[in-house]
Amino acid sequence: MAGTQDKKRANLRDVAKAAEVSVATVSRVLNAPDAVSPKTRERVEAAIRTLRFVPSAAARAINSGRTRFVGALVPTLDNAIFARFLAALEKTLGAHQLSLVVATTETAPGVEATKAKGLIDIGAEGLIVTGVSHSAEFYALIERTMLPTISTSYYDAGNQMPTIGYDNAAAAQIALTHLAELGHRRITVIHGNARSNDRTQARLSGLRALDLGLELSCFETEISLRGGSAVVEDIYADSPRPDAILCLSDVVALGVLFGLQGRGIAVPDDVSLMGIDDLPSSAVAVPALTTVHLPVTRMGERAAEALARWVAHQEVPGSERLPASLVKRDSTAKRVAR
Amino acid sequence: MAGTQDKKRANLRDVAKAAEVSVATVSRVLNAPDAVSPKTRERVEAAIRTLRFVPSAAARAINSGRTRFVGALVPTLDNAIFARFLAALEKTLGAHQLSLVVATTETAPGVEATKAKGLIDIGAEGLIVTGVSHSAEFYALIERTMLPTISTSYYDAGNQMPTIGYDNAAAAQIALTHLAELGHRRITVIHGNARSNDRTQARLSGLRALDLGLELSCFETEISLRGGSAVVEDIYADSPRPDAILCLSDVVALGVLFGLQGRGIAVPDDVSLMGIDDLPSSAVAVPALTTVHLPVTRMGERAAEALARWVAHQEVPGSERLPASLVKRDSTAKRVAR
DNA sequence: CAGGTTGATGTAACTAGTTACATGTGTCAA
DNA sequence: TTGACACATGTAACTAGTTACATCAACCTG
Repeated sequence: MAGTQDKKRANLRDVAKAAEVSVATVSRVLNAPDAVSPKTRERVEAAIRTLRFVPSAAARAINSGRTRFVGALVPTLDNAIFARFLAALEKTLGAHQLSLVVATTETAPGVEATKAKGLIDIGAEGLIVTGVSHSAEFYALIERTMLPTISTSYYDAGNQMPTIGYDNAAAAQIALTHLAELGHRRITVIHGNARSNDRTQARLSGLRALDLGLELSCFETEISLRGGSAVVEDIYADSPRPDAILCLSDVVALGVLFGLQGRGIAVPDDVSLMGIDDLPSSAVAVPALTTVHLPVTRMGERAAEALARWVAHQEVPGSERLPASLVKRDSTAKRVAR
Repeated sequence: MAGTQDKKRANLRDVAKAAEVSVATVSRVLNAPDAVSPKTRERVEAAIRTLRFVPSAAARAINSGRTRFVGALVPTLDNAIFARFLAALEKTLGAHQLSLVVATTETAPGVEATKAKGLIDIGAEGLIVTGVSHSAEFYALIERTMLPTISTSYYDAGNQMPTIGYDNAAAAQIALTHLAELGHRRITVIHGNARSNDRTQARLSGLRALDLGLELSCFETEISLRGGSAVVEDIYADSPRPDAILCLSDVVALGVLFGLQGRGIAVPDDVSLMGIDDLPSSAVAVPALTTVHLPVTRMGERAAEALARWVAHQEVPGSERLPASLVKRDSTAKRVAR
């Protein structure tokens, strides 16, 4: 049965003794089997099997200086956008023989530095973080350890660490412009907490910077289906009613869609609805959600590539801006006089 | 700037030399600061700062024998059910000072053993896997390395490794019984690929084992919103039409709901619809989906607890069965003669 | 003032691998 | 027969920490 050791784990020396060879030979059997004669190799392999020898990752790491894993800090796993990003990260890192340690920050400001410290303590060779605003402790930690760290989900060429992401302000503007072009004037914007979230902040200031003569009103809610569904009541408690609802993330938009359906409000006939993110659910919803596609899979791949090269060859990557684009589907329509 | 080393990383000896103390003293400053006199400590801390010394995780691990992380192998991150499970795992492991390395198996049979090997190679102290059917290579690997490993999502007391999960057959039966009690006779079952998925297999055999005089027909589709949405066409190409549709997972059920909405088929008036999982989206959908609650958050917590105790105190856990329960919502209703 | 205790620090031997270099053997050509 | 070379293997010194034990000074007690 697993977990029940006879004594303690066998090491290289034990194997060498059992096979009556030197430690170097055992090491060679492990790393360069061709350099060992077949009969010696067989003898060593037999000893490895009988002693249930498993090489120590720590001992290997101490010599190579490489632990072969990096860490990712994301706000949550409950939003599919991060799950998709991590899936792409994990896959691409795997191609570079790197594993991924996942840590969630739960949007609480203090925990990011703590979790980052934890990742460094266990030997992460690099870090992927979300956004560009972090605590002073976090920056001090990265500065002190000089750990390769890439910011994602936020493109900002002037940032002190490389950023691989999209222009959040521009993404929000794409959405708002689309709604304006459809003739909508009174637009309700639904967003998550902006204080703890620089992406939300950037999107909101993108909207404010755009002068299209629109009448914007903002509502804050939890970034979740439930949050989107619940905020509908607030929107319609308010008057006048909006021509269109713009959610700064797709989960919320889908929640709003459900909330509207529950009240018998038709999309897009009574109100246009759109999100930002382009989750798989958005394409399948009825009506299919118009949204702004954020290339999170691409972002995961690019961030993984860049970090892999950084930790392996000390090539510090530059920032990279990934394009966001309008995905016109069925939840937005031209405004008709009502 | 991070990543640009002057020479190479300073080590304990370098710090000791710079602070004119012994290596033991530096080690004490790191691990038991109170055992060092304030003025010596300060001198050492100054040296640590100027040399930008960061202790090597590998060297620490080689002594303690602990790497402080475990691995989790899940089929995918794209299904919220696994994302939620991992979130709970990560959180609870964190309370035990353990980090989580995530690897996805993409349901391909060969990759599980390969990824498990990778996790062991980098030093994972334990493993969390999904389901109880694994390749021979995988079992051989676990057997050989004696790595603490817990199976989840599938309760089976007779399994060779501890299982922490629910009774999949019983969960499916809860769903089918509910539909039967509502008077539905012709029931369409939607499931994912059963060959590569023992949970699906168990659920299907649970359904077959239940003799309620029902007329079951099965459709296989991809486990995703898209898969659920797409299969609706197949269901209604077939005649006769079903009284109820039972999806063996909630993502698929939500997809089917969208598919039905797209065809103008009313739930639950024209057809009852239910799923298994109880995702957050199911409670918010319109109509809210009747489903069978699977306690994945609880499962993550229990699995993390058990694995943490196993790796820290060699306490091999027993299997644990978590209860699945019916969540009656609005997508199922009594059958009326049509 | 001897003897015991406490506190701070150092020495060196551990942990478990990798690897540069040395050594020994066998084959082949001159 | 000897030198050259390849191939297999061993020795010991690395990697970077932790820690048992030794040492030494300062203080307190009888």
